[in-house]
Amino acid sequence: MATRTASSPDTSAHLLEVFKALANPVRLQVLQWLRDPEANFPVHEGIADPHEVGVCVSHIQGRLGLAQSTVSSYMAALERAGLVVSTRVGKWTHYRRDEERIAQFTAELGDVL
Amino acid sequence: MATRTASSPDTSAHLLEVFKALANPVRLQVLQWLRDPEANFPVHEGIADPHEVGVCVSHIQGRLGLAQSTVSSYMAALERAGLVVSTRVGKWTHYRRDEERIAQFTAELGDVL
DNA sequence: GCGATGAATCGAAGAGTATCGATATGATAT
DNA sequence: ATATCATATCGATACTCTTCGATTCATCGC
Repeated sequence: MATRTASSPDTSAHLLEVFKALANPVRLQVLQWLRDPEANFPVHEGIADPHEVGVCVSHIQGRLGLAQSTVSSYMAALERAGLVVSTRVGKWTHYRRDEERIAQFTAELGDVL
Repeated sequence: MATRTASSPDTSAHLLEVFKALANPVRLQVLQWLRDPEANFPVHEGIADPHEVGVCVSHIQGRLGLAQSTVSSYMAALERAGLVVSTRVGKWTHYRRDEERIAQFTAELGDVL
């Protein structure tokens, strides 16, 4: 008999943080865009390797059409939830998805849902 | 080359509604409890088949220790998100997980995350 | 060091959510 | 029809979230 046990407090806290981050249409949209950066954003030439650092936040902001401060706090929320990683290269901050953490979230979700 | 396309508006709306429903610790807890009703709730004898209708909301409320109205609105949110189904048997309302819709959510999530 | 640029942080206002108690609605027994 | 019980809905309050513009912090070029 396989009794299903409740998830640990850490797991639930992580799940909650991710749910909260994604329970906003804009942040969900950004994470989707970041699945295919080349298709959704211009390449930021000569600044950094896009495969390594991802997309410049100014491009994300441009595409969203929201205030710079809003986009900054949104990306911070995604990063706090472990869904993206930020890399600063000079004045430029880039964000890419953290596929490992996303896979971890998916695994945790399978244990809980 | 497999280009990843954006999800449809209906899919995103559904995902959002689920994220919002689960972005609350109490509702997440209830959904986890409902994975294994027998382990988490007393059987409501002679009212209905628990495998068919699930758990009586009064038991959910008793275990949560929240106001009746709060629990009622929470279960409504879970149902609106398609995660549970309610069945009224006389005066008693029962909730069970909607495993099909949950599986659909998981599939959609895999397409989007 | 200064000025310009990029991004994080702050503060504020309006909208949304969590939660309660009160009330309305629905079901049942008499 | 009436009283009781179960639950949905309503209204209110406190808290959180969304979003903006202003400000501060970090980086760069001169």
